[in-house]
Amino acid sequence: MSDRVFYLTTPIYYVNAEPHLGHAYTTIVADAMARWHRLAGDRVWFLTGTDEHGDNIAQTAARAGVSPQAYADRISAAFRETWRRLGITNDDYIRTTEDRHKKVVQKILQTLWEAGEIYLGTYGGQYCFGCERFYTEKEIVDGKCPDHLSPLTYIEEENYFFKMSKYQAWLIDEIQRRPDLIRPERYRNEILGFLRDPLQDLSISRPRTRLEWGIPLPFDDKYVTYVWFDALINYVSALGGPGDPRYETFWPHVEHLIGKDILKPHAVYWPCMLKAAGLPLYRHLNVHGYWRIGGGKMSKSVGNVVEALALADKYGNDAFRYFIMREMVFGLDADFSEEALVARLNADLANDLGNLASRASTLIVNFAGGVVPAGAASPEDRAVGAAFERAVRDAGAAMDELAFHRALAAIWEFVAVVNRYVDASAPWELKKDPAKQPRLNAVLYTLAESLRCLGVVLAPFVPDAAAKIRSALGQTAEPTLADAVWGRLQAGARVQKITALFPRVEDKKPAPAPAATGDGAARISIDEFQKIDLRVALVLAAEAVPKSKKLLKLRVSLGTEERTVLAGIAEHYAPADLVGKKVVVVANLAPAKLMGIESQGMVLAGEGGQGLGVVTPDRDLPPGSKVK
RNA sequence: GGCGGUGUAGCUCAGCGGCAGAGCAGGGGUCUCAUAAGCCCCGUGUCGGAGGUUCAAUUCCUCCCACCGCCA
Repeated sequence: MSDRVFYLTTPIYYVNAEPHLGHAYTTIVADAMARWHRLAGDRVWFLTGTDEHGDNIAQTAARAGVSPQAYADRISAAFRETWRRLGITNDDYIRTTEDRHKKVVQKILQTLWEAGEIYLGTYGGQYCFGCERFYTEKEIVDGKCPDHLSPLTYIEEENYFFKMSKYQAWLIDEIQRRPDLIRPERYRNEILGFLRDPLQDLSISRPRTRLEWGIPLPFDDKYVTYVWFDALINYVSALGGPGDPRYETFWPHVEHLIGKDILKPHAVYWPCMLKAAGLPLYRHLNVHGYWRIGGGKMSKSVGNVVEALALADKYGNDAFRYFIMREMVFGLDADFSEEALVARLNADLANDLGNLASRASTLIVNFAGGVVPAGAASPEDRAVGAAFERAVRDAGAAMDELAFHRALAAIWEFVAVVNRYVDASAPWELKKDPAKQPRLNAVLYTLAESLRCLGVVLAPFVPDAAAKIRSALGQTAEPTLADAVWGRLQAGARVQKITALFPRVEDKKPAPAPAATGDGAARISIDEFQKIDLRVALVLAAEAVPKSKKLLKLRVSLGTEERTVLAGIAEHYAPADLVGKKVVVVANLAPAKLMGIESQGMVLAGEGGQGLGVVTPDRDLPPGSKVK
């Protein structure tokens, strides 16, 4: 048992958008790290949550005709649900609208105010009364508001400022003294470059006459806290703040994980805030890059990042996790595509790992009655064990550097060793000669032990598959790295066949066949019925598909995501009749291309004497509601 | 405009002074325990371009081109 402590945070996600690939990447990587450290026996605390204050939320909520709190509640719940579906093992979920957060923010603000770290100053700038906000020089277009295209007014406003500038020298010194404080190095250099110019003090308030949706300053309730002084403090407030035992245990070991879009607040503002408040600086700021989708920037195309996340449902959490960790070099940008995901799934997960699990377990079941035999290890067998121990070492070293792609490559190096070992030792040949039974036993033991070890070391990365492997070997205890030692498996252990750990995804386009049921419909079990994920969907847009007599193309909302669905109802409904209607769709139907358009589901409709009618809920259910 | 990064096999990338590498894709072969999986074999690519330093440069230096990031 290690006495190491590990506190890991993701950013708290701003509730102005639905969860998408960018959020999922940070959170999945954090989850793998948390699982890895738990596996190593470390004391782990893994935090994620949502950031819920600010102009943006207040305005979006107003447009939607709901209170900011109701709006934040809805999106925050969507994030929480996404993490649940992805199997994220966070220990806590902080929301900036919770009392426990507000209290700590106000306490820290009060401390800084009393210490003279905050002062009332004047801010002047170009203000748009329509937008109710200031614009910076580079946002202004021809001296006008980029949104309203109306003239701006120069106004001055009193606000509170944090004396950040006085910490510039200290911060530069700190970053230089600790070369891996901000990593990878490219981001450290970026910040050092930024710090070559004088640092400004940070505006930390907004008058409540303009912005009500925030945490009031404890020393002047005519103002609320602005942006970063609220959001960044979540990392501390979630632990209960200074004095709380949880804070005292975990804060000194904090590791932040962020995307490069929020580098500056975390690399500049946050260290200065902590220093001023007399709190220790984080251990590392770990910065990752962007996913590019279809060659473009993901931030520009909100639709496809949400769709990218839907691939986790389509191909499974494990495949999705494996892909994003294997494909992206932490810190750099990477390309996301369904083709690349399928390529990884087929090559690494299905061919190499899944097939190995299947063949090794089948060999033990068929040749040894599913009971792991005892056998004297030959040099070849011991070489497999040595390869495993090397893989664990290499993976561990890679994890310490956040090189997830290398950690996985190291483990797959071992998978390749075992695949070669099966061929070289050819147990099906040994089986033919009774004199070779002892050798066969040793080979089957080696294979069983290889599977057991994989079931442990894969747990942080592909948790569901790892659990299936352990379960097939009767390993019921929580896996630990301490057990990832070659030779621990007892002879006599029972092994079951492991089938379809990762089924191959074949190239063939799924047939759009509507599977005519007719009157003689086959009887199905409740289990089979429950495989069908029926959901209430709100039709956002509808249009006729060109050159098609029957098809309408619908854009529907399932609450947390949007889909394009084709429906063969054009002869019975005009597109305009459908917009705003709630319908029922099959949400987990394999996508199919019809008339060159991919349909991501199917709208339920009944057909009878009067024609055809889509199925709609009798009461007003929110989009995404499960239909059972 | 300033600072920095990247540019290597069809694709993704490693190497960073001494005869160009890996994975994937592609081609050929082979076993039959296995998810038509596995295993074995097959790579002359102007190492973005042009100069320079060096006995020797993909690797160091300068300039140029392309893309990206940060700052203005």
